[in-house]
Amino acid sequence: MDAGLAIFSQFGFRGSTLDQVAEAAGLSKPNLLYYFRSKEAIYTALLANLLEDWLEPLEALDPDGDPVQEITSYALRKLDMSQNFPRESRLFANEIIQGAPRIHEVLRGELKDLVDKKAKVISAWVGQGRIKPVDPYHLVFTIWSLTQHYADFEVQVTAVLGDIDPFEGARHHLSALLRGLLVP
Amino acid sequence: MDAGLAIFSQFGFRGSTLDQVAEAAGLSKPNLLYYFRSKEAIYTALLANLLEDWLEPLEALDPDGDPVQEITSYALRKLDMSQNFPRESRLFANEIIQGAPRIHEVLRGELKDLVDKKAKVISAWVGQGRIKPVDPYHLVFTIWSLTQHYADFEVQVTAVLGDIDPFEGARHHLSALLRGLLVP
Amino acid sequence: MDAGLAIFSQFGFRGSTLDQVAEAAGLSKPNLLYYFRSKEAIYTALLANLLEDWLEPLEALDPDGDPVQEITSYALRKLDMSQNFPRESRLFANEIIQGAPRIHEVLRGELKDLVDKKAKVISAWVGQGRIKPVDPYHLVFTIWSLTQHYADFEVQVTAVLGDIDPFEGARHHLSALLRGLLVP
Amino acid sequence: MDAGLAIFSQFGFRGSTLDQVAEAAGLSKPNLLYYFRSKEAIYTALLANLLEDWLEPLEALDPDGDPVQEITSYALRKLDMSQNFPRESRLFANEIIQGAPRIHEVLRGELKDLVDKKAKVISAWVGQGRIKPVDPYHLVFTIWSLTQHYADFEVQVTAVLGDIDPFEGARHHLSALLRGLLVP
DNA sequence: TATGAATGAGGATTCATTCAT
DNA sequence: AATGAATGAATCCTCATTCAT
Repeated sequence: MDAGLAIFSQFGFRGSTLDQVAEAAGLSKPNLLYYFRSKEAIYTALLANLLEDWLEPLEALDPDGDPVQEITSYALRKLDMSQNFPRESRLFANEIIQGAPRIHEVLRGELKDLVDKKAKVISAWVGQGRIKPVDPYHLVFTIWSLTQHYADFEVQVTAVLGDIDPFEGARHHLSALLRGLLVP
Repeated sequence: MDAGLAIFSQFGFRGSTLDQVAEAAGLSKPNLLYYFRSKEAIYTALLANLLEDWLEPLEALDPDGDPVQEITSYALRKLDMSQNFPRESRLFANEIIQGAPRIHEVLRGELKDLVDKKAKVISAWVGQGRIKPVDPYHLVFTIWSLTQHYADFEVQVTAVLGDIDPFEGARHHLSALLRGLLVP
Repeated sequence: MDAGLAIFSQFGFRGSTLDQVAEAAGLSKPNLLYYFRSKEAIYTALLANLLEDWLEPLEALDPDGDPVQEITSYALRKLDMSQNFPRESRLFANEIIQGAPRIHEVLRGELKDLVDKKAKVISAWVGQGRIKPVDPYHLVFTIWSLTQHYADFEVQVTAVLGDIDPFEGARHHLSALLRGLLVP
Repeated sequence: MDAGLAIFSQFGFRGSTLDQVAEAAGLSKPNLLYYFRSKEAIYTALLANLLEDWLEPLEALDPDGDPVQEITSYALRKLDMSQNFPRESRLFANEIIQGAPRIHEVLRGELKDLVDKKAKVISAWVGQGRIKPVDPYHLVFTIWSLTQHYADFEVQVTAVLGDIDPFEGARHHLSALLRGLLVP
């Protein structure tokens, strides 16, 4: 799985070969296929495996917590994940950019349901005047896009920033951004 | 070129086949290769062609304009490009996620130089107190990531939003976000 | 024709492309094919054109001349041809090494007839005691192989001799060889 | 290797196809490429493999033996090789006629060194008056060209001689030739 | 559980030749 | 007489998958 993640996240599904994965896994190709039925099977196993972890932070957004605190914590957790699990982020990014042929269902099912649920929470907070008026969906997109950017577009970020570690600054920036956007 | 853009932006370089491109272009495969030396040549021609257009909006950021106005205009122009040229956006996204093997130089050269230049402009505005203290680099990343998100992760956005057009809301959200972040 | 000779003699029939020939001829590919029906046509035209010149020296061997003188002159003329027309020599060599698919008939017809005729002349000289006993066929092969060697295997000859011109020495050597073989 | 030799020696590198080699080897094309990385790899493996065997007879020329005897033995061994390994001979011939792009280095290195060494031996014999004055390099070329002629130009030899086996006569002829050239 | 060997289905590219003008 | 454009038929090579052991 780790080998598959390493390869697939870098080259995408079509760009990766079983030879690469087997090599990275320290297995022979046939032996790799002894554990997984097919190339596709490795890939979908990876996606499925990761999905839960990937959605967990949003799941954890607590309706009973402090709104700004909750949203900021969620965003910072996503940023941490970009920092610590960039390969996972890129694996999803690759999949989704190419039309998400394998997880379209999940997006329209579980993901949509989860976002809808949390959007209601955020809308409620807005209604209670606890945060400024904000479209909850676009707020979520903002958090997703910005946090994942540091993982998915790492080469570009590094090209622009040089040796400076982006995550320290990103954390401050993200907090400020959310404060400006949310704090009434 | 248009056929190449359509295919490469959807499947990435490795995931695309000349058959697909030729089919989309209404040409036979050898005839396609009569105009372009190789698959790689089509792809790099596309990238080179697009790069200028892609950087132009940031280039246009005017040091002598109104700071919030300038930055917001820039962001909205990028958002328009995501709306009107999503394939171009995805082409770059694909390339960069996979490590930008073909445009790494450009990123570290022209792109970095341009961003550095505009970062100075933004920092000056901050120094003059015309906008709130903000890290110019992370501000740029925010604009890039958020605007491109609507093109690059279109399937996901659509899966979550259903039939609602995302761009109308995105424009308002983006403006509000920048206002909260920048207006002193 | 000259362009065809240049290319085909270097790369053989299969190894040469019409592009190369057209380029060498300063013509466009379709225009080349306006003059010659096909790649094959260029090649066979070349072979046919050259064959006569190639056999002429042996034809000229005079039954009424001085045996040693005649044979030596023949050999030296062949050597001159290797020196002055190495491409022609290599064209035939390529063709024959690969089984002479296009001139097999000529070899078994005209060439064999010519050699048979001249073999009789040489045998007659042997019978008259004017030269030492020698198998006329193998004598002819000796002259062919040795003279053509300097053209066909030019790279090897040059690799071994360096900058020294091989032909001067070859002429002396060939004369001596024939003297030793023929002079009673 | 045997299949490769059969095909490449007949059609040259460019004229041979992997299909032919695979067919001759009783393998599928991909399976052939499982054993050899590429077409080129098969070809160069063949050349490398053969080179040593090909130079060995000259290596064996003994400075302490009887000059005429040594040279004649060498020539007859080369002739035997032409008889028994004509495909090997044609493989080299094809390569060298086309400019030896793959073994140029070897020709200018090992081959030249070996010939230089043996040329000195022959020159010494000449200096001692044990054989007639003869250019050692051209003597070597004579032996190479004549012996290989029977393999490389086999179609032509056969076309001229018909059913007669050439090698029996060639041996006598070659011995006589060397006697006339060398015996003082 | 493990792997050397094998292969069918592509996939990029080349090339002789043809077509339209 | 000339050529830009087009293409079918190779041709080399890759790769996911299977087979035999």
